[in-house]
Amino acid sequence: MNELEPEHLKSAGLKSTLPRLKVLDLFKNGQERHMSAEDVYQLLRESGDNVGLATVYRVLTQFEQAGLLVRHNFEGGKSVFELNEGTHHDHIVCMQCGHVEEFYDSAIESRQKKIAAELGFTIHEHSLQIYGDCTKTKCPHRR
Amino acid sequence: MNELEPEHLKSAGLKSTLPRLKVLDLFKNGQERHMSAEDVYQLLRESGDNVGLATVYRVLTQFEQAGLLVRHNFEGGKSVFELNEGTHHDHIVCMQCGHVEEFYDSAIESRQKKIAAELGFTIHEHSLQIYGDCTKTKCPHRR
DNA sequence: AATGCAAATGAGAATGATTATCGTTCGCGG
DNA sequence: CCGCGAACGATAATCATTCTCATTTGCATT
Repeated sequence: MNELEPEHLKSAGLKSTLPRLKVLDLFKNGQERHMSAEDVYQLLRESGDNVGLATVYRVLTQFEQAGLLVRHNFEGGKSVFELNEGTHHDHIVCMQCGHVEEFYDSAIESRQKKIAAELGFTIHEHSLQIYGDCTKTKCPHRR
Repeated sequence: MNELEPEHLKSAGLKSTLPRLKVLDLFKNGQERHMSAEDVYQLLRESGDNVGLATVYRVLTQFEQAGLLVRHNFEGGKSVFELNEGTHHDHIVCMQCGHVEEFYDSAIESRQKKIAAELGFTIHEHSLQIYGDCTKTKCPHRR
């Protein structure tokens, strides 16, 4: 169990409050890498911390804007967040069990840049997800 | 103004009803290629057709399952549909004006297949969007 | 062309995710 | 230790979408 790190919040221009530290700690030291607002809310609740759902949503959005987290809009309507570790990557999601794997492919990245340029766009960000079924042997995850 | 085409519905196993014909006509002969359920609802309403919003949602989903339309989940929480013309492509969306352009890149497609295989996934579908700003000269679209 | 029935529709309620409101509490500089 | 504005928690509100159910319609049959 590592200690909390208020300096990360400070440097992001956010004052160091209990809910923010707890959410950040969940992402840094928790077992789940990809979590929705509801996931975070439940996990905090289970560990005895009484944090409001509205606060969870606020904090996640602030962290995203501060660059601490990255938001993903997978299918299913809910946003999923993960720690921003500087290394961009895309996702492949199992439609059976919800398991998520990350990947990065420089060929895809460079093609995207080229395409955007050809079409006269200044690229801001992109979103690439592959949806499929992971092989039965590794599939038994939760949904 | 082309005539409606009930045989498309027949062959899709859907009986030919007024709402379905109107929605299909909007996609085939309308000016917008990419439309949300709300867009379709408003456009039908403006042209004097009284179609319920629930019906629009139902019909869009049925058309998607029948393979007549393709659904896209762009950022912003709402689904957008377009006519399925057999040619797969991805999208680049202007964050300023909402303008959408389509593109297809075989290099990206093949890389995706390879990645899925390496990670042990059977690929079902994928979703790739690039978000950016289109150059000011072409930007003046509606949002 | 009249009849019957299951499928489809439309209006509005219900749902799920997310955001806004507002009175109370907390972090932190003085 | 005080005070103030930022942050919080509970809850109401909003948005997109789905569900419910009474009514209407497509269409095959007399």
